[in-house]
Order: sequence, then structure tokens, then C-alpha cells
Amino acid sequence: MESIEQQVARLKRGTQLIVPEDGLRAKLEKSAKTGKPLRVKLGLDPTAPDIHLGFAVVLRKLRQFQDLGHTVVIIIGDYTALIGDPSGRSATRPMLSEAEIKANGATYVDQLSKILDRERTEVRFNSEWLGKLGFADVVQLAAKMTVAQVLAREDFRNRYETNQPISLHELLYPLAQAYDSVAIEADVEMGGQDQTFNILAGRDLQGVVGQDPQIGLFMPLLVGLDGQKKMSKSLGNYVGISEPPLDQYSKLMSLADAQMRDYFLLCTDVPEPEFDALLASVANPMEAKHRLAREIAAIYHGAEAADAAGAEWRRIHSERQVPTEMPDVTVPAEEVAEGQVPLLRLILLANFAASKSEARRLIEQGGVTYDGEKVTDPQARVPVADGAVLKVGKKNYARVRA
RNA sequence: GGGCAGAUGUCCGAGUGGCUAAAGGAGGCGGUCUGUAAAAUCGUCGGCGAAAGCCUACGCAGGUUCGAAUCCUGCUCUGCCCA
Repeated sequence: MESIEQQVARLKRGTQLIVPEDGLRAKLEKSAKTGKPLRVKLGLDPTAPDIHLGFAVVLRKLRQFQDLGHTVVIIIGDYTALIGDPSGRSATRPMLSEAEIKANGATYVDQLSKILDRERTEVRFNSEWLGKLGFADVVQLAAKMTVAQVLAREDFRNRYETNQPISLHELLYPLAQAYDSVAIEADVEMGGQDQTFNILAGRDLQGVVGQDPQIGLFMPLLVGLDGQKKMSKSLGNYVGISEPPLDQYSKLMSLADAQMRDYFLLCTDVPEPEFDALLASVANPMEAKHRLAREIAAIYHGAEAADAAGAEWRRIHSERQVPTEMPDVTVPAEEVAEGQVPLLRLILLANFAASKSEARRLIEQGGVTYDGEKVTDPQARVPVADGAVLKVGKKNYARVRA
């Protein structure tokens, strides 16, 4: 068993902030003394799950707690989702039905278990306790927080100052989350830095009701592949943990050099001195990036698959060869005339363009290669030859199947 | 409850009767360059069409006009001020 000192050091890796600073040690000592595992909380929205490296940063930290014998409590925010956003202008944000939420919850657990240890994971839905609160209970809870406190929170303040609408119920969200901590008697709550306010609210509320307040453990938000914004699915700057190894590898190779250190720190287990030395010593940053891509692909797919992805990547990019594997496109018989098909059609069939206009543009701009030949005539018809390779842009390949 | 302001393409944001598929920026996509990336640079970004052109689009619904993102009416939503 590691000493408390070592445990603290391990758990601190990559963290952005721990509140209070010495709280982690105190909690660990208490747990060691009583033999009672810590309850480490993470709250999630029951929206369609999609776990990417940014989210994995937090999950991996939870896993570290589990490896030290502690319990992770995942809270699916089904109740808050049921309330939904009633004033949502666009009809495109339908409230999730109870069945959908349950289904999403199940998928979540499934995906989470790629990183977490199921044996030490407790999954709870917050309707379990929030659904029992009456209006009077809610009002009493709300009395524990002031408007100024809530508005001091950065995102609300920004929205308020820029005249963005804030609905009243949004102000209640931190309260609901805080109550979750009370309900499950959390010792530690994890979150990204955007969760600061909510997590501290939980601390306060626990104090009010006489519980030992949770400590907040904040992980930095992982910046996405664009090097600008936090990694998220909607921004398209993400690497999913379930993606095939080559996709992960390729995406990571297109990471900005300056971001490599953060990714090593937050997404791999490579010791800090080691990657710092690597980053300092390597003449060509690409070599360090290969290491990074390999480490990460190996976490999710195993060392062998990661090496294969690396070899394939070098083949495609360094040697500019056609990838060994690519999706097939089959041209329906009725589209073939005299053994040929319009190239435009082919691009659409392969799903490399959303419209004919876009496909035409791609051809005119020299982005399309068929069977090794660059084609720039948008009217071109090409032979439907089994095994011919269609290349659109830098990364899109498909093999024609006759 | 009263008054005022606003709603434009992926986002931000110009545009106050024809020259507007709509300036500019961000972002995306393609080309060149390269060590992957970035940067730089050139091009491009509603749909259909070989093209001419046609269709759809400036919150929603009507109206005025030869012609409307631009004017009028009603509605919806948002912000601000007053109560």
C-alpha cells in the first residue's frame, strides 16, 4: 500500500485545483483510519453519451481513486433533465422522456466501464431524492443561497452582462447539484473547472446540514484538437475513446505541438519527468507526437493495435501511400452506363460531400483523385472498376466495388 | 401592467426599397508549402443545373409596391428602463 503521501502525489497529478488545498490528505487519512472508502462523486447529464479524451481526463482520475479502494458514485441527472428547459425557443430541444433517460443512463454505464472499475462504481439517478422534494423544500434550499452569489459565477455574469437570457430555473441548477452531494454524502466531488461553482455550493450545503463537507477536485478542461476551445463533440475537435485506433492516432498526430504536454499529462500515464525530457530532447516534435498518439491509442485498444495504427499512419502520411483499409462504395447497377459513372455521383455515394454543389467544388479545386489520377473536370465520368480508389481531400478514401 | 430597443447565413456582424445569395470577421472545406500540426498563401463556402438560369433564404403570418432583409399591420421570442 502506498503511503498517504504517495497517494496524494498520485491523485494530484494534472489537477487544476483542490478545495480546500489540504482537504484531500485529510480525507485520505480519515479513510485509512476508519477503513471506510471515500465516496467520490461525479454528476452527469443523461444526454446522449459520447466519451472523448476530455471527459476521460476526469474518468481516469476517478479510476485512480478506485484503484486506491474508494467508491465512485456516478449521478445521472435525470431529474434535472426532466425539468428540461421549458422556455427553449427552438422546438429542437425536446424534453427527454423517462424511457430515453433510462436508456441513455444504461449506455453511459456501459461506456464508463471502459475506464472505471464497475465493482467500485455506484450509479444513482437524482430523481431518487430530488423527486421527493416539495415546493417548500425547494424554497428552503433556495434560501441558502443569494442572487449575488449565483450571479458572481462567471458564466451567468457573462450572460447577464451581454444581455443574454437567463431563465430562473437555471439559477436553481447549482442548488440541485449541491443537494445531490448531501443525498449521497459525497467526500469528494470531481469536475472540470467549469463546475467550480456547483461543487463549492455542494460543500456549503453539506456544511449547513452538518455533514463533513466534500472536497472539490478540479481537472483542467482539455483543449480540443483545434487548440482553441475545450474538447467537445459539438465542436468536432474531439477524439472519442471508442474510435478505431487509426482514427485516434491520426487525430492526435494533427494536434498542435504546443498542446502535447497537456495531453501527456492528462491523457496518459507517462511520468512527468519522462515526457518533459522527451519534449525537451527530441529534435522533431513529430517524434514526440508519435509517442503520445501511441500511448493514448494503447490505453483504449492495447499496445498491439496502437503499434499497427502507428505503422499505418506512417505508411499513409510519411510515405503517401494508399491506406490498407478503407470503406467500400458500391455503385448501384442502374447508375452505371457503359461501365462508367459520373464522378460527382461517386463522391456522393461515398458520402464525401453533402450536395452535388459541394462535390463539384471539391473536383474543381483539385481535391479529388480517382485511381491515382487527379480529376478536375466536374463533368467527368469514370470507369467503375473493382478496387479503384477514390480519394477526396486529404483524408477521405474509398474503394469502389463493382 | 407601461415605455423603448432588437430578431440577418455555422457563429459574430454590416446592410433601411432595385446594383443583395446578402459587406467584413471568425470558422469550415480544397490546393500549395511542410516534420504531423501550426503559420503563410491562393481559392472556395444555400440547393438544383453542363450552362443560361431557376428555386429557397434575412424570427412567424399577412399587406403595400413593377420590385422588400429593407416600408406597414398583427403575432412570437429576447433585452433594457419604469411599476
